[in-house]
Amino acid sequence: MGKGNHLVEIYNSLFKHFGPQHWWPGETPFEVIIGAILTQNTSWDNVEKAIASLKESGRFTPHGLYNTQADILARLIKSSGYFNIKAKRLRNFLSFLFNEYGGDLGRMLKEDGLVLRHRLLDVNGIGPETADSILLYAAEYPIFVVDAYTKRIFSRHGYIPADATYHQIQELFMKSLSGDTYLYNEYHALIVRVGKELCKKNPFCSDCPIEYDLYKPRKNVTVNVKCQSSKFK
DNA sequence: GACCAGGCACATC
DNA sequence: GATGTGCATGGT
Repeated sequence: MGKGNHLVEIYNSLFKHFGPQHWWPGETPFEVIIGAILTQNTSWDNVEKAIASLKESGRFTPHGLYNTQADILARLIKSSGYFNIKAKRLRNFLSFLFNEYGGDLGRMLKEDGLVLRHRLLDVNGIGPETADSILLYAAEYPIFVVDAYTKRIFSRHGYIPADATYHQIQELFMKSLSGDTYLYNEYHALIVRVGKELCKKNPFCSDCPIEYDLYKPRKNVTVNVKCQSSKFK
């Protein structure tokens, strides 16, 4: 990027269109982390139901969930889908939290950001997006979260190649933007918003806030870019 | 009934 | 290293 900096311009357009998103949609760092694991390839609506069910069970604390058997946990999070594997993933995270930080979330979140990232990636069931969501939205460490919407929307608009890796996309955004927690927070939230809401209502984005590029700027070119269907990667 | 949703690990070539 | 597949619910 560099000249003109399209990623900044797009952020400004999205922010102007949608306003601040006040993310993550969770009340505490603990809720952010649980939600980040449960929302893997799953709609947030289904995750909310699972979190409500965990809260109702009276076990929605690090200790509470740590002491809950996998099969019980699976039943509680049923609505979030993949419940057996996600129950294990939650338990893997909780074991990590108790083994490495004595179950103290505050201690874990004070860990150096990049050190914590590496350690989270060693937990089976936590990949780059989940780790980065935890860092950005629970630890407030300035790192850009890349998700399916980011890749789909920005590749279809021509800003990144279709086969770009997580790391390549993250690097592009972080090189183009100042390393600011608030900016990374809002940007990711706005991408989810435009992907979920606007592209769904109007898949061919003639009025999309994101300008079409295809690696070099083309002004006054009308292009229809279908953003929603995942059939077109 | 098909398609989709804020991934990830693992098998196989 | 690239590609394919299982995991599963609930909404449209």
